[in-house]
Amino acid sequence: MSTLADVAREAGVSKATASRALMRPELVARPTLENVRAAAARLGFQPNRAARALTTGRTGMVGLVVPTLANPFFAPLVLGAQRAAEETDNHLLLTVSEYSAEREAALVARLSEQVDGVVLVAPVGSDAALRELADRRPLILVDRRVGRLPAVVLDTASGTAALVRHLLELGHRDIVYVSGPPGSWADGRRRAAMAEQIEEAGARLRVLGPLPPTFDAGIGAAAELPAGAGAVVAYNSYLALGLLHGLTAAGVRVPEDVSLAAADDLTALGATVPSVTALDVPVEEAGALAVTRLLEVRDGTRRTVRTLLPTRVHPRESTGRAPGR
Amino acid sequence: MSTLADVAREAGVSKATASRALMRPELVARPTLENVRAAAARLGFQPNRAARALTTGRTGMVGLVVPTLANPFFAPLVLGAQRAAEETDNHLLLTVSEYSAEREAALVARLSEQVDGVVLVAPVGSDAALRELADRRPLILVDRRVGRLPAVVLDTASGTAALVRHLLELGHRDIVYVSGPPGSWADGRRRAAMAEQIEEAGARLRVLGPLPPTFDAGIGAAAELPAGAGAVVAYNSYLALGLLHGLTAAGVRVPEDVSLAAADDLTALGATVPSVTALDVPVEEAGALAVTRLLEVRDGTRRTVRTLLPTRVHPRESTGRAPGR
DNA sequence: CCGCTCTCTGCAACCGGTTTCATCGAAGGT
DNA sequence: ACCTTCGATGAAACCGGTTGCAGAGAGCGG
Repeated sequence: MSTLADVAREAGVSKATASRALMRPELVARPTLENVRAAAARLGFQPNRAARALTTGRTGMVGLVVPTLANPFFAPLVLGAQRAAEETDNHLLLTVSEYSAEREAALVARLSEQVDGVVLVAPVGSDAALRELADRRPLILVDRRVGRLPAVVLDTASGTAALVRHLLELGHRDIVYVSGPPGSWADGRRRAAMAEQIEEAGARLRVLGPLPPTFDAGIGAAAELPAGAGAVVAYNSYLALGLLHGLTAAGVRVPEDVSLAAADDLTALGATVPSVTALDVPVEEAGALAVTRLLEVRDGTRRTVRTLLPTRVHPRESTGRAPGR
Repeated sequence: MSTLADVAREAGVSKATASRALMRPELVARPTLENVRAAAARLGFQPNRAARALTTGRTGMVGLVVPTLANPFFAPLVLGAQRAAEETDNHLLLTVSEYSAEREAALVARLSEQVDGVVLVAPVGSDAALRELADRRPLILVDRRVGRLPAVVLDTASGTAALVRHLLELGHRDIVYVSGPPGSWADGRRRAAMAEQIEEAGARLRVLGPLPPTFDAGIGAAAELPAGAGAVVAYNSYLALGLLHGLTAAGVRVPEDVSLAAADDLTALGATVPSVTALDVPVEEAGALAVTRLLEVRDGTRRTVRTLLPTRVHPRESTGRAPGR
């Protein structure tokens, strides 16, 4: 492993000049610049990140905290984040909170001593807790808004409203929302958006839950679906898959008897029988954007971030005309 | 952010003693030790990892390269790796190769300048390429064996053989293996294990593929299943799910007409109708073990690693007695 | 022709730890 | 009592970069 001193010697200049040639080329005369670059290339010089971090205070790493990886929803998010980091020559430090507020806080704290900033995805902690985490290092939230903290939000609320309009257009007037985990920020937003849209149309909304956002809970929900419901919107894909499973097993036909939709996105929804209407959510983009914006905040290029990424309805087979219409 | 010098001053000792008290307590007298510890606690001292890395040459980070995260198979692996890293106060640097050999090599090289070692999961590169990657930093392979390189292997080969025995016991004598991507190491091993087991029993084995390990390819495979096949073993879960989908859509009953099994593990297999027989694979353990062993190699505690983790048959609804028996 | 400005370069300090080496004092052996 | 041994501590060097400051030289205006 060659060091900057080696490069400097090879090029016949001082360490300072060598460093500047590689970091701030505009400060160095043209011939010197090329000389140093050639020397660096010859030696295969790679700057030592630790040494650089020590002086500059920048580690070139961003932390990413996701609640889980078992839910493939987060896979494209991580991918997007990693791509964005890689493109700017940064590294991604990944941790999993497993939906635990304490673990989440501990991880962010632990990461904070090590990275330039943290991307916190779908956090479960309280607003106050999150605010506190934000004052050590730049922090950016994904899919959660807390005051003026930087955030990238996937607008599944508007998407859910659009989903409701889709159902209304199909003639549905009696719609059930199968809600997600208690205290979930996204769940609250989706439910509120639904309620507003349905009230506007003078239709009926009933809510089941809150429930854990799992396949099994979906199966359970299928059994407890209130009579007369013509359409069901599930907080997320797992609930929707469980509902589909439970309904089918009980002899309820989808979409002939009941229409079903999920208020998020998962490729698996396209592979069921029938395939499930849901949203198109730009998850990968959200991951990439979060990292990009975070780095901008770190660099002082940007003070805060409030980005809302649009989602669209992705109609599939599980939604159809209301029975009797 | 307080530094070691602050702690030393607060405790009334030198930097050297402070450092020793925290890193090598056995070198410091008892009262001094407690004094320094108390001072550190009072100031909330956190050692600067970059500074430490600079002198020790250890970054306290391990790189993890996975082919994808879209396949939830890798989720527990990442989780296990992260837990193991966290427990030993290391960090996990994650990258995704997207099944590209060039990307894989580039990522390992890029990581190598930054981490203490790299865990490379289900690599796609050639043996020679992998050997080359291993000489910069400690490298450990997961689910691939290359010469004497450290490796943790999930023994899905034996598991597949057990799967075959399971089918033989159910009376099947005409079995099809739907094989995975061309050049896949794991696919080769599973196929070989199957062939051996079936030959031993004097049954018939036919192979379909190689195929991309995807749901859609599974649907395609369902249509091309050779006549007379009583049981199908798919290289992985996605192929199995596609097969189930395709067979069901074509009116073939599982398991009454055809038994179906997957030679790996995925929770989704328990949620289909019928649920799909597969393997229990200790994926999380593999991730944790890879990191633990890698760190041991780094520390010189261990020279090489060749671990084979056992898998077991997990019978579900998709396998049943051979028709006509 | 002088002095001023500007460009380019090098010296040396510095970031925050770890570690070698020397020193000092106390305990132990004879 | 004297010398040795050993444990505990501190001073200072070091890891590999970055950067403030100063100085040299060139260019330019007056």
